Amino acid sequence: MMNTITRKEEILSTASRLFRERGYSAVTMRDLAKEMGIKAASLYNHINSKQQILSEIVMPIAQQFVDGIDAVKNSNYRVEDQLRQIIEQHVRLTVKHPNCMAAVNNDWMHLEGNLEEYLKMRSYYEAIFKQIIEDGIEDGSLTIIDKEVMLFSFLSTLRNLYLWILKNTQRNEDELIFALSETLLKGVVKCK
Amino acid sequence: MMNTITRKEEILSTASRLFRERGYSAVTMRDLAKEMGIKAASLYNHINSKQQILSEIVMPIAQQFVDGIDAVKNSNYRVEDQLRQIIEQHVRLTVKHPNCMAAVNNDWMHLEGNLEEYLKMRSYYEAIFKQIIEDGIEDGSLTIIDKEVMLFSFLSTLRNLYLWILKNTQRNEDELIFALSETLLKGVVKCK
DNA sequence: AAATATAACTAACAAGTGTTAGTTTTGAAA
DNA sequence: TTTCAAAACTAACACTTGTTAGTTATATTT
Repeated sequence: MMNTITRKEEILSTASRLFRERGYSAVTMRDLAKEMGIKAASLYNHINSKQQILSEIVMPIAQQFVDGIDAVKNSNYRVEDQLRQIIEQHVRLTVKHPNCMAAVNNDWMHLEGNLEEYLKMRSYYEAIFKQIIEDGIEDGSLTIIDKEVMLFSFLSTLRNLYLWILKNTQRNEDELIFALSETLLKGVVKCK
Repeated sequence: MMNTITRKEEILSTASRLFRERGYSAVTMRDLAKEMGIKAASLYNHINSKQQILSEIVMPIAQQFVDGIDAVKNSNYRVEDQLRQIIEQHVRLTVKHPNCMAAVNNDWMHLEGNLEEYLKMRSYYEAIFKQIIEDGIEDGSLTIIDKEVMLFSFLSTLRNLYLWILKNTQRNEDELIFALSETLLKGVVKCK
């Protein structure tokens, strides 16, 4: 059971960082190669195309989010705790792959072969999320002004998490999950 | 007092839409020209460089945000209403310039001559926002788990607003301001 | 009708793009 | 020590990039 990092994984990791810093289109194969201390042509011993790099960064993460929200939806927790679990899943995946998350959020439009599949997963994720919110409205545990706005606000915060993670490396993961849950679920002004 | 749209304004408007769809680096001057029904070289009768287009899209909006939050901070409203005003400002500016907002959020790193100035404005905006939150903690009107997380959550939602605006063109501006304020300030779960 | 400013055009540049072909280096297995 | 696959290299390709120079068309003003 070797745990060695392959050269291809190094490429994906370096690429995801550069993609986050400059965006997919602004990163050239020569930039990526220079960052790794080799020539651009050498990259092609490990990968087939620039496109493939993006796909291999974005698609596995997208899949993990879909699997994760399925697990949450199929659990028997109450809605409030399902929402906490969604938040937790976002934090954990983002801490693990902050640069990849940037690509998932900002560079998905440059997917070519996998664009349709990606968009389907994204829609699916949002639909399940919305169902959970509707469950909470039905059982009375959520008191919401506008469920679309709630979904939008949650997703906006969670999708931006990679920025937080990169600025606040020292913070504790569980503390962040707790603080985010409280902030998103309970708001910030004093209850009357 | 003519209200005619100049050719340059058309270029900025078309460019901001393409920048939103594909990102600054993925839009070529030939793309932009084709979208306007002219040749790339003709663009240079109206603008000096691709860089300048980005600057003229991003910088005026950034300035409006700085001016706006200064006005809020210098008003005598209570903190809760200052927060509502910040939300209102974001909604109104984003409804007016949704495509530009995308560039402000996603393409600022491709600013060259104005990058430093932009980053200064961004930091300034966040600092004033943070001060308002601290005012609210001091006078007891905010009960917050983590003020940094609150700031992050608010800004994430507000900076993503352009996506909402583009998907929900029919919705009423004031209704959105109200729903967003309630969601962000009061949270979503029933108060105990 | 002549003159002028605006804004389009064609053609080209130098540099940069992803990628391929063919070759050499490297380092471990035989 | 020889063998051999992995992974680096050089050199080049066909194409695209932002931009410039010089020219023509289009209106508006004189």
